Amino acid sequence: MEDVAALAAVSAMTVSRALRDPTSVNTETRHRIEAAIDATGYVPNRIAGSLASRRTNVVGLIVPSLRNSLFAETIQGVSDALGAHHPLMIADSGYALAGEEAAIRAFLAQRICGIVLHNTQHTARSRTMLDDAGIPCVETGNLTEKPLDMTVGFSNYDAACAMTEYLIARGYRNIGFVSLPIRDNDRAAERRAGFLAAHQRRGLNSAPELLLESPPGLRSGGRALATLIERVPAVDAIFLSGDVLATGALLEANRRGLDVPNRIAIVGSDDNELQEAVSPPLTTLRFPRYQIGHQAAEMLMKRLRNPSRDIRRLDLGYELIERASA
Amino acid sequence: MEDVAALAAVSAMTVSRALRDPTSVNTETRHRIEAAIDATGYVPNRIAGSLASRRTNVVGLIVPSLRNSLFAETIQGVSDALGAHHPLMIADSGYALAGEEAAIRAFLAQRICGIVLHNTQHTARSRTMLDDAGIPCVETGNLTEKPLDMTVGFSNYDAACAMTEYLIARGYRNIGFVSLPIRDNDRAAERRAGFLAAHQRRGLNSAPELLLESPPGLRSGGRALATLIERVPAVDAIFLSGDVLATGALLEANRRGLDVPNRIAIVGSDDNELQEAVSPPLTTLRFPRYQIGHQAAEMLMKRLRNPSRDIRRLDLGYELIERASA
DNA sequence: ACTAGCGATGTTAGCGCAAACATAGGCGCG
DNA sequence: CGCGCCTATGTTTGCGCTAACATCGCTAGT
Repeated sequence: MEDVAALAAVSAMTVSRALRDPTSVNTETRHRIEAAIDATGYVPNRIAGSLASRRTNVVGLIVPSLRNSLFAETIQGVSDALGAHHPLMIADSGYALAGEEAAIRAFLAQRICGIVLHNTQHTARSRTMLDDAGIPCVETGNLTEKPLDMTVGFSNYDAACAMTEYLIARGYRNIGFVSLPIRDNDRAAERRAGFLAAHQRRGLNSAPELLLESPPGLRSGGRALATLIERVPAVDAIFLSGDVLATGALLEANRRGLDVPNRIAIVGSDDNELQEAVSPPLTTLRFPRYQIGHQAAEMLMKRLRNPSRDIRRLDLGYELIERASA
Repeated sequence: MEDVAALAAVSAMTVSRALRDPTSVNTETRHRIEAAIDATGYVPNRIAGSLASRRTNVVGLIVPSLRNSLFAETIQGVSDALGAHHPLMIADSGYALAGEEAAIRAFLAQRICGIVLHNTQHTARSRTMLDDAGIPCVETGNLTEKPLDMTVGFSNYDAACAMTEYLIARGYRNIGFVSLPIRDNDRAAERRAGFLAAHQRRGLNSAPELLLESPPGLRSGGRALATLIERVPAVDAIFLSGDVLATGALLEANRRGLDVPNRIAIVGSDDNELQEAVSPPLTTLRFPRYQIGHQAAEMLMKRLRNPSRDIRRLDLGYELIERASA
């Protein structure tokens, strides 16, 4: 920066100012500085700047897994909203609270200015660290009642409840429910709770053997269908609430020659092009994953500009997409 | 850190050392320091550490898009290999060289210690900046002959050539080729070049109207099939070399009642569970995307430990998966 | 004309750590 | 027994920038 300053015949301070707030220096001076920056190929050192100003523009994001295309949508939303001014650090928790804690610790050491979490469950230490850090935090995976700070998204409970009631209303009575493993996964837990609540609300019982946890994946969905049919032959509908499980189940049903939806209805969540393209097209839940990421980043940046705690909870809802599979 | 040092009755320097290299301090002292850290809830400031040592552990990664599950595999590979010691900054170029340049500039301002690029095309300024920065760089999207620094992956050219020759060997003569838009996408360009080279090698011509560029997506693949059949009714095979295009084309063929592979063969790339699950299962290319990310990060870290330029180019190859669609 | 006030720039100090060098005590060895 | 050497720790300095304050014309109001 000294070189640039010398070349532009100003002090380093003026260069620093021109970089941070171009309107704060004389137009002509600014042009000289810009020319000098170009000539020297100077790249500002944000590390030094951050240390001096005691803040960074870096935002941290922790998702359960980086491979999962669901989270990819949210990541893209966050990245787009942040723009070039806020670099993004990403880590995955590996679906484990301990993994999340490690990532939070690493992020805080980097003095991130804000954080987005896909979880609403955290270790006690995670909570303490975030609290002590005093940085804005947005939880996005599930619209929780008591967020650490802010939350944006949809209620997995409500969504699962709505889909279950839809099935009940259409006359299905032996409904299987398949979710991803519930351990350390509040979203899956909430969905199962919603599924059970819908039964209770309608005065129905859901047999425990109709509840299943299944790892992610297309084949896994097929196996889940097989398991449920074997376990409860009378099962007349299955709600597979994660990833591509429903598509896998539908393909398996087709392979077995089971009439969907007359022998067995299949419904899913996380709508995508594929669920519409298969035959029959899947009735499913659609979540605004990209928007959730986008809004999460917006809320973070708004808070950084103005520390007043205005919006704390933003419900972006869900849609129930009716197609032919139920 | 002063607080921790006071509590442990040592100097700040000893605390700093205990954090960076626990073996360099007395075991008992270390335990006192660890206890003091626990008691105070001290979180080291890596920003200050980076400024003082003039290096960070942060690795930068730029992919064309964050939503795309192909890149997600690579991202996970990079993240897993880096581990907790190397935070990861991610940006997307939006499939544009200018976007990549902006991301590189932002990363360099953050003084990243190494960078992974999914591109092998770059703006002149990008090259200059990376060169001046003097940090290790791994290009992963396409195994290029002249990497900026290091490269790992597979040859899109070879892979596309192999698949095309496979089709030719099986007697197909009017082969359509569909790729993602080629502008600013060297991977797609290389694949088309490989497709054409295979024809030339066998002394065949490929009609220009059999070449198509198509945006990503399942529906887009379906439209590509429709376009090619309308344009060249004699088309007897289509090689769709991107994303889920091939699956989309197969579903569209099924909808139209076209016999695959007898009326028309369909082959793809980037194998996934779905391509195996559809009917008929797709013949396709499989790329080691996770391994590419993993190795890229490994190469970066190896270089950081030992600046000798050993491995510059690592070919992880590809597989041609024969199934029933051709 | 005098001064308050403002825009543009400069000066000083320090952010929280780590590199480099300094120091102190213990040990073996001729 | 004195020397060198090694281990464990401390002191000094500065990384490259920015916050806070200082300075210096210049304009406008009375």
